[in-house]
Amino acid sequence: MTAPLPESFYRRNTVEVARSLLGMRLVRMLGGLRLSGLITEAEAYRGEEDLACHARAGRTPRNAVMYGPPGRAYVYFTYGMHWMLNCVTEEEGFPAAVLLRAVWVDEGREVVAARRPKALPEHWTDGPAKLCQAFQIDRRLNGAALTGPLDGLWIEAGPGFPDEQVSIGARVGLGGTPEPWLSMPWRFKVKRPPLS
DNA sequence: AGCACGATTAACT
DNA sequence: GTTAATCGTGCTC
Repeated sequence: MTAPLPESFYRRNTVEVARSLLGMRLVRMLGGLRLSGLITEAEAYRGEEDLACHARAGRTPRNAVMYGPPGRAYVYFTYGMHWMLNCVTEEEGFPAAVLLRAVWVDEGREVVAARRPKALPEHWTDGPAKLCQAFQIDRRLNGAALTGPLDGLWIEAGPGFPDEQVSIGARVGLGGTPEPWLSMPWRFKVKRPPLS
């Protein structure tokens, strides 16, 4: 039996946490069933100076969770229809988080198949909004503690991925974000998803 | 009170 | 490659 990753895992430099999250296991309890997937893509968003980060304009009602203690879920709504899941990082008071962009579904594949009826398995959870749809993650989980089972969403230790299987690059979808933030190598992606 | 836009996705041409 | 979908948020008037 594997325990949720402790708060100390998240109370570190956000870029390190983003890299470390690859190969960890995202777990969601849904209707008594356990869904899980290995994290295969993550991006770091770090501080008010990072002009790509939601905290760039200071604290607001929307981004308040990022200023709170590490190990919480920051879930936000965008494009009028999509939810995104982040893990809050670093010391309380410093706004930072890691966006989970993709997982490879392991446990609960039947449930995910039903929640993503029009998608092929390789596209069930290969985007940040897709994984939220697959795991039923929305506003209700904003602020949830990922360090325990109470909120039905947590992250456990997993096999990880060696550096040879990880590509590092610029974050995506940042629109007109100025340099150097646009090109910061804060996106971590597994080159090849693990095969079943 | 009004408005432009977004850490995207799916369905087009 | 292009674009509609769809609405909360934060900024301007």
